[in-house]
Amino acid sequence: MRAPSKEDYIQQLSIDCVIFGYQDKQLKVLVPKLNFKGDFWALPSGFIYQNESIDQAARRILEGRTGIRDIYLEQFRVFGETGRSTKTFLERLIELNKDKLGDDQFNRKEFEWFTRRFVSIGYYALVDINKVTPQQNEIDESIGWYDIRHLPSLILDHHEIVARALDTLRLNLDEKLIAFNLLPETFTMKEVQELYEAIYDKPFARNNFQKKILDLNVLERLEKKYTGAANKAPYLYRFQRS
Amino acid sequence: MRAPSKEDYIQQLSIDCVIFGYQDKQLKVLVPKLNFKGDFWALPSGFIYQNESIDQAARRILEGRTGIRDIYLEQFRVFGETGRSTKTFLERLIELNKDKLGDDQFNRKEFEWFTRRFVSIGYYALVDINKVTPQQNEIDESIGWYDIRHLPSLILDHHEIVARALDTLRLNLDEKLIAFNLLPETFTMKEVQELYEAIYDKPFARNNFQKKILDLNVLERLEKKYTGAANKAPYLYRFQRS
DNA sequence: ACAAAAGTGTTTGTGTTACACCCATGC
DNA sequence: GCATGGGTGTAACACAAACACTTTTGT
Repeated sequence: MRAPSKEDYIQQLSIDCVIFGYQDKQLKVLVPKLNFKGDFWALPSGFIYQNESIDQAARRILEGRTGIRDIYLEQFRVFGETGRSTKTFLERLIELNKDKLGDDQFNRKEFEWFTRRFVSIGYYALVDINKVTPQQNEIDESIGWYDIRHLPSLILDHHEIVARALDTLRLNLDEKLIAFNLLPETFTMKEVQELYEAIYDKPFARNNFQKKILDLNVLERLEKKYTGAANKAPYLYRFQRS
Repeated sequence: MRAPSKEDYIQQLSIDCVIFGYQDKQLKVLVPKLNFKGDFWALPSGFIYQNESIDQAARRILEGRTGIRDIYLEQFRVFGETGRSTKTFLERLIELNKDKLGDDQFNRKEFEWFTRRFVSIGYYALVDINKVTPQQNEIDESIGWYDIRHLPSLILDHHEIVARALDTLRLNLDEKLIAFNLLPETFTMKEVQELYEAIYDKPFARNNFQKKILDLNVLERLEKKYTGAANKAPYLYRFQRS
């Protein structure tokens, strides 16, 4: 991997992404695992080119990890504590991976670039999990979806970043009508409800929930969905953008 | 003025502050005017030292402009478009101020530092306007409070920054109970209402407003305020923190 | 007594919560 | 027929908006 230089990127400024997906009644986050000894997980992140806006940078990073464009995303907070330097973390990582990262292989300049203090802009994204093919990059061992209630141990302040992203998602969910970005093209009312229950981690009353969602007047009712189950077939709905 | 160097500050990252005050039934913003020909107004701003958090930087900048500590403040958005380089602006400023900024006086290195693209973190602050003594710095011609509805012509995207700050203020006002940061120690209910009306730029019904505010259970009722006017004297209130 | 503005109470409307019931489906 | 889950209706409640009235103050 080439060392980022100051010619390419804005220095000491990064973007961290909390990519939300929904599957099996669970709200999930896309998290790569670093290809080093020590079990390090880190949110998808990247830097900002000199000639791109921060939103463009976020979209580029997201496309690189999900394979899709046109993702709903929003910046939600800047993380700028002095303590969030990667130095301690990187030193531990190097300590545990001496074989791979001998002084000759991991050059000094690169180390300095990475270990400076970083201010990070938090973005969250909502994707249809079925459309995403998680892409691991050169320094990943793997990448996968994790239930937000059972995340692996993330580096630095990434747990706080996820928590803040979830707070913002909850605040914006009704206001901005963005939940449907997490669902496939068509869905039943029960699926919407289960999504809401996963996001807020609490149950909703079935009939009142249906009324509330339908009163938004953003759903188009389609044909019924016959599942073969011994009960009334639910309607399918589609989100009406306009 | 000394040129900021990369040893001191994080490069290409700045903080812009929207400092709100309230007086004469008007929501006001503290804005300095640059001491150059051409009538340039710019929001109070600054950079982030390597060893301070972004919140600390914002507090330092705010204290420098208002003379007070312990200010309510909150980051609300990052402005990171590529087009927001100060280069065009600075070139025009230099063109208009050749006498002051000859090539020898305005050194090249300083110019380059300032004219790189900047990503800026927006903070808004709420202050008791009576406690503030606006401080102009070396490059200001003046500094003053302007009615938010009649701001002078601000540089770059600073008008958008103000608009976004106001949006966030409106959203957070009830949620976080922060309006009282704009008022003096004691105040009447009418003053609270007029403040709300200034912020939302719309009238509220007197009795319902009073009920709503009192139901928050955050105000302590004090003695009456006799103004000498030929009408019932209003009560004074104080905000209860706890 | 009166005008002006503050304080408080009552009614109306709206939207949310809770409860109840009916309908379609496959065994 | 019956269990299961989906759809809909209504009553109860809480909250906000609209309306009305009373009280205090200085002239």
